[in-house]
Amino acid sequence: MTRDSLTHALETAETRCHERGEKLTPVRRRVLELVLEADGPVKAYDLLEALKPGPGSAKPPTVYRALDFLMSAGLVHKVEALNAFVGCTHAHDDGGAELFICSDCGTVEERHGAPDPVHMPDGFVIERSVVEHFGHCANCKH
Amino acid sequence: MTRDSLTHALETAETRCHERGEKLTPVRRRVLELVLEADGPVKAYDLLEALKPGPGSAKPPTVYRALDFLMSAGLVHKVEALNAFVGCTHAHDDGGAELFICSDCGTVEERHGAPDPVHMPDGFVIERSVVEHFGHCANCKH
DNA sequence: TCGCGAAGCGTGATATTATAACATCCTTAC
DNA sequence: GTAAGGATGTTATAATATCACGCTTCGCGA
Repeated sequence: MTRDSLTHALETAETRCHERGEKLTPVRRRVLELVLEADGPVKAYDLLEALKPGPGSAKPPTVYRALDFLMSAGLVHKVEALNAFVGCTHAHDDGGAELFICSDCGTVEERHGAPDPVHMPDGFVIERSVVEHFGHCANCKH
Repeated sequence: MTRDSLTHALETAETRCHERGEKLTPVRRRVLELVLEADGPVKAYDLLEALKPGPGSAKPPTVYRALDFLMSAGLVHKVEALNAFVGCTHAHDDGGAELFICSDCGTVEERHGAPDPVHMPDGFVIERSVVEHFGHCANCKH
């Protein structure tokens, strides 16, 4: 992610939070920045390390709280199968995103909206879908 | 799961392992049994507890190794978003299964085969898909 | 039969991921 | 001003998962 698009993404995020009546505080903003800067999924404890260069502050709850907030705002997604997090540049309030994760280079492509279930049980009502495809991207294909 | 269908599932599992040139050892069999008996996703450490009534044995690696084996044999699936495991009564070698998890009663319905991605990135080749739908089943709908 | 190698498992330690519980500070509404 | 709520700091611990090593067992070819 380029410097420019990072700046832009942060501005968008700021706006988004305002619209929701919430605040993108410095900690939250910093965490979002770190997630967006990464070129792939980021682990919570790596974020923790990255936050630490100020002494004292930055314990696990700091990071997890920020991540929870960012997820609820749709600015970050959790990759459940990796216990890791990716930044989200599309704005979307609904729960669904489809992730394509390259096992070679680690990059993640996000597509908005989960695919329709093929064989949904009768009467089932979906609230939230986790859809993660692992494989090889065009660059890494072999 | 009824007693009969449990027995039957274990027999099927046995056969399946044989076909693959692998062994359903007592530990593996016991873990599978525990997973199948449960009416919903089971946590690894709950299995550990359940295995313990023999003194000494049953440390985490025991359970995780058994689960890894059972997953590779397609007999158990991991629910990534819950860090939990469900038994699989369909036989299937491919990686894909679609899970419908009721957030109220905890039951899991499995459907064979992942849905086609809606907007796959150009050139991406999928190896394994994680598809988990959370919501409310017909019984718990409100 | 013997010895070898691979698979399975036991065991202790530890790594990794996540949350609980409570204290403090700051803003905002009244 | 002050009380209430939100955000954060801080300590501790819970929950999930793996590493590393050694022992046993089993199948197999010499």
